[in-house]
Amino acid sequence: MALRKVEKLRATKKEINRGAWTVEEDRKLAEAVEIHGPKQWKTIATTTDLNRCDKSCRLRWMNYLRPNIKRGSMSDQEEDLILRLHKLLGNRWSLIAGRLPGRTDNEIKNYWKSHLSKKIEKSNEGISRKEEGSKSGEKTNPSKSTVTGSSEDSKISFDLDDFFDFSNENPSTLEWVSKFVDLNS
DNA sequence: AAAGAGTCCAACCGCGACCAG
DNA sequence: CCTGGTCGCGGTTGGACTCTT
Repeated sequence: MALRKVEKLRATKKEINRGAWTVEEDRKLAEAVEIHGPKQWKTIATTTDLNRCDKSCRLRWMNYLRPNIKRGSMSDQEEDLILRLHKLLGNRWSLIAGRLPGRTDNEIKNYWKSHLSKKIEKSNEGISRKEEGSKSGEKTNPSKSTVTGSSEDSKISFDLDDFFDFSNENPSTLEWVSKFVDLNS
């Protein structure tokens, strides 16, 4: 499938290659990264005959060629983790990706937009209907704090106590939480 | 079978942070 | 400090694929 895309896009290239990467380009990039390391993107872009800009090289490496990239659908555990982390961090995709080994920020961002944001919208609708049904007048429990994020998070209001309730979590999942809390404090 | 709508994903763009000189 | 170069991040777009009518 990618190949058809590639052929079409290749036809329009001029000095700077744009569009999908070919297998050959991937190979060259991987070689260059091996030589220069995954930091010297300017060097990699200029010393190879890829005719790609440094950003493009970096992106390709980070999102596709990097070792240990996990492909395929998200597990329930990963999905749950993303939800929690997004509530905590907002649209800090790279930070969220850092907590999900093998997943890229781009992948998580895409997954969020196509799956999770809708899920949340639906569940929020459900909640607001419920609240309307049970009458709006009552105040929320003042002992419970809620957090509201920016931009699209502004739609998301959540309960901190629920968020930090890891009673059902297995120990390995909890490891990062404690580290994270340490870091933040 | 065809057309239109919706979904998914790779890639690009613009901006800000960081750092060396 | 200031400036220019480089890198990383988040938002957005484009196009192929899939589903629905």
